[in-house]
Amino acid sequence: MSENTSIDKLQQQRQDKLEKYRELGVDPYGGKFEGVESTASIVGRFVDDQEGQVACAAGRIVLLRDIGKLIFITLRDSSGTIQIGLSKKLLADFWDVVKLLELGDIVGASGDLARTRTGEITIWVDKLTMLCKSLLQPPEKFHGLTDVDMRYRQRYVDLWANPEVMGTFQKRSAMIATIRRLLTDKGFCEVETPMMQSIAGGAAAKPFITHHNSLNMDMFLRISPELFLKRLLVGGMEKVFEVNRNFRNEGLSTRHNPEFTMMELYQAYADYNVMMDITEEIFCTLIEEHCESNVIEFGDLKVNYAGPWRRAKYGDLLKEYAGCDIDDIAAVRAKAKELGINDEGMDDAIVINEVFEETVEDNLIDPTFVIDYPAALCPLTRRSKSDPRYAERFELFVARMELANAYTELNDPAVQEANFREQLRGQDETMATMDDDFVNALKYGMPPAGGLGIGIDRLVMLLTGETSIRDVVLFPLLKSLS
RNA sequence: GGGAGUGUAGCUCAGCUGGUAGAGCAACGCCCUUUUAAGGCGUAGGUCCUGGGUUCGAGCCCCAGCGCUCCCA
Repeated sequence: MSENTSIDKLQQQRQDKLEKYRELGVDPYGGKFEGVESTASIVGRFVDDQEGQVACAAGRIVLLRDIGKLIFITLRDSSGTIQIGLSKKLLADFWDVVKLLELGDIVGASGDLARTRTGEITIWVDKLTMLCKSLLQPPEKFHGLTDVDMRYRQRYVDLWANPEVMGTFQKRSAMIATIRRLLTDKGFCEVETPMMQSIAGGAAAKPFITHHNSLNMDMFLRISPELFLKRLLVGGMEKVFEVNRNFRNEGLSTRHNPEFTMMELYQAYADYNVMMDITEEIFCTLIEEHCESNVIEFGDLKVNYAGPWRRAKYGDLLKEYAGCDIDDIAAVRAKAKELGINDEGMDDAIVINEVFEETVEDNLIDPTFVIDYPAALCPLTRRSKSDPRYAERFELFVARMELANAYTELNDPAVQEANFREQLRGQDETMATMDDDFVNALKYGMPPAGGLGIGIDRLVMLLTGETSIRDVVLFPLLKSLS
């Protein structure tokens, strides 16, 4: 980094203060500090006009008002803020130390609780503990840190400089906890399956490649846990789920981060209808526990989550929005041309899907289960018994985004093997590997099952109203600075 | 990959038609015992993203590059 004299100056002043603490016999980096109560809890339990209330808080100094012999400090922890009052009268012996405090430092404070003249609940500190000297200037106190790139690169600043950011990630954590609890209560077993795989299967996406040195073997970061979770069905686990990262080697956007969190679950003896019920139950529980209303704004959209959600056939939606019959391939191809899609050499199913994406998806605002996909689009899905041209699959769309994907799992090894071969045709060689072991597992016998995947990042986006995935991922992928 | 926007003090931002670089916050010094983005007086702080070009003169205009944001593929 290039030398900048003003940075050096501001940092040097703070460094000098740190030395000053040491001269005064105070450890500027503190240590164990017991008895801390969250600021939210302190503020919540305060009772007016009652003597003898005491409190102990710890946090970062985010505002400081020095009135001379009296200093008011706003202390922030992960739950909120509280004001502490430091008076020379109470802290006479310590006043030299107190006067050194500045924005960004982390302190512990205990003392009597009381309101000030202006009504602010305040800890009148009789014991102040230096916990950590901050050597860098915090961002501007009123606007916070607004430079988007810097917010992501220095999330450790963003989280306290912009308290709503802390709130979003606390919500994310709580929502995932709710999902775990709900599924565990239903008898699902949480498992972890390989993130490093020698065959990247279970989805159609480009994988990241890495290398194992001592085995001298290239490996893939997984694009999906699906094939391993289904092996567990074969193994006899009837209800399993996993919440973990998938990695897809594709571009970045406000809806895509190359590593993203997926919840996948599999339930033996169920089908995609059961998966729809579970999906709706998960959403409704989350909204009930973590949201104020079941109508939630997302950008300029208002999404109504009140159930029951619409379950619409793929072909019916195509008819509704594209105006053509899914079985009339000539009409679909005509529509494709009208939309400017170059359909030459494209398989029928791909053309149909292109038209679907162009015409239907933008209309799916309120939660909609799109069901019964053309079978050719779904190599891992069981065909519909009543009409084998279609697969028992649904995708959930909310606010024009694909949120969940589920199907009645295919458990016929012969069909699976044939589908794999079909899928491998025309793919580039990095991915064109047959998962023989998975077919082998199916030959032992996998119970009929329903499977479901929900994109957790997008779910959190929707339920917190954040329209960029980077605002719900703590450390989104960024270009390196060098 | 294409389009639009953007890059100025530690942070948030102004900067006119091209004429010596500005404010608020933060910092530093002084005053202040009930403040609320505390207040008052004073001081200091700049590779105007980078590299070329036009010009007597460029933060501003032109070209190229880099970073970031948004939209599209």
